[in-house]
Amino acid sequence: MIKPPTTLNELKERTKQIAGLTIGELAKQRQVGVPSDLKRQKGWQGQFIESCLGADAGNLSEPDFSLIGVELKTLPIDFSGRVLESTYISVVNIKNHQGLTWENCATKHKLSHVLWVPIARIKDQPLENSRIATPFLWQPNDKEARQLKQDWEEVMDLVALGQLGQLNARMGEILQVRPKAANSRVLTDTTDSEGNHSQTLPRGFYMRPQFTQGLVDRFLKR
DNA sequence: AGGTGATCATTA
DNA sequence: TAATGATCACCT
Repeated sequence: MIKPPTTLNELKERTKQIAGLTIGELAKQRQVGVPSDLKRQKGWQGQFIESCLGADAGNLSEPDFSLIGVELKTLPIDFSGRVLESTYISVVNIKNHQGLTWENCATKHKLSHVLWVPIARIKDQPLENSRIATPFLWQPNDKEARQLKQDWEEVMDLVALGQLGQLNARMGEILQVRPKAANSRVLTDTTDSEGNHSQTLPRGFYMRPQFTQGLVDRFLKR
């Protein structure tokens, strides 16, 4: 295991060590095997990069690098720099949302400082040929911070009212809400608009690809 | 059961 | 083909 970085500079130095490498090259350095694709191990790549950089938050709802409050997100792109997927951020607290505010929620904490690690891949090519692009740190500017707050509050207002049926993926400029579960039969407890106990599909906050595309364009300057 | 890491696969 | 809805693996 790699020790968690204690300073931002330490983290930056580590990202320089992996920038430009293919997944295969980095895996060889670390002496780990690479799955042929991500069909059955969708999170492998993200967890591999976490282990290489010393992320230590495990599955806690807090930033990956706990000592410096930085969240790590790998970002799948193609070799022309186009973002290929949305980015999962956090669970939507469908229960235990009382007292939850934008200021004290995990979603805001995670997004307050993010290390984006873009990884370029070619569809149907072996995963080991994917190449780590230049990682970059991002913090929301004022406009982005306002929009994130608004997106989050719009969703959580519906949750607080028990209007789960109103939730859909079209809401939100930056963040959207989509299912987050092992499958569509998974249910979590909730309270409906009339105060009755009910169950619903667990949801997560995801960052729209259009937004992360903007970040890539800004920081990688195509 | 419900978090973490996400991508897959079908729909519109 | 972009976007939505569904799904996979691992961890505590």
